[in-house]
Amino acid sequence: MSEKSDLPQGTLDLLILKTVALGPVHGYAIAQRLQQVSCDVLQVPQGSLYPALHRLENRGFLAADWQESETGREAKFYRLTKKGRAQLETEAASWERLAQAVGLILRMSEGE
Amino acid sequence: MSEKSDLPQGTLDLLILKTVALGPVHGYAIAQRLQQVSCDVLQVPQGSLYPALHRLENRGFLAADWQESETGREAKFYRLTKKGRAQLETEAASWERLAQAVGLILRMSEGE
DNA sequence: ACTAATATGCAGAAGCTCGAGGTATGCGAA
DNA sequence: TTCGCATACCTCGAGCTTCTGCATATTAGT
Repeated sequence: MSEKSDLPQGTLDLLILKTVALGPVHGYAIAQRLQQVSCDVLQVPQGSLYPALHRLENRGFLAADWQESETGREAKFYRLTKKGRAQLETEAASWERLAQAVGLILRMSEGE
Repeated sequence: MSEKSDLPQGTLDLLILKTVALGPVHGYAIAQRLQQVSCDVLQVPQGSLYPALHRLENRGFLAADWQESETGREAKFYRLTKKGRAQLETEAASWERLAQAVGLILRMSEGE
């Protein structure tokens, strides 16, 4: 049985922002990218991905336009806005702090 | 403005399980403990804490009984069940994988 | 009396997941 | 060649879980 972890709320936004930050991509490619780079640890179902993209677009973190993809099909390419770049930094910092705190707790023993 | 990060969904369970694993405690103390150990990064409001505790108890990961706390008041002391200990290990491993994957992505650059 | 410690419950919002539906392109088979 | 299926790509809606805030209650210590 595959050990796929559900994404904790909020984490997906961060991952998407980061992926888009590397260059314009369409939604479908984002999911593949994440799955590939994470060695299959992160699996993003479409039902999670697209709502997240629309959310981020509504909030002004992403902008999108239709272009032709590598395969000839029309696809919605997303890119980061200025606001999105700021948001990415905020969320990345937030994640770092959180990860560090949780790490601390997990390694905590009866000592303290 | 305080930089407190909301806990991503699911993370709270893990933190609670870990805290309880170190010895029986009551709910109120768990929140304090987490806040203190994490240098105020993690703040657990009561509205998040108690539902989580009940959840974990219903699922058989925690067991509870009333005892007198240090201050003389009655308090519900939680301890880990066998099932809870297994769950803790599962979730801890899950977190490690997730944290590593996200870390990877955050450090990803145009190179790949 | 007032505050701190400790617990419960509910209402609301946000996010994740599933599943169903829709279009276009390309490829293999009849 | 033409049918059909697979793949790439997007949208929407319902349902569930979880987080959070706020209100409420009890007992202990000052």
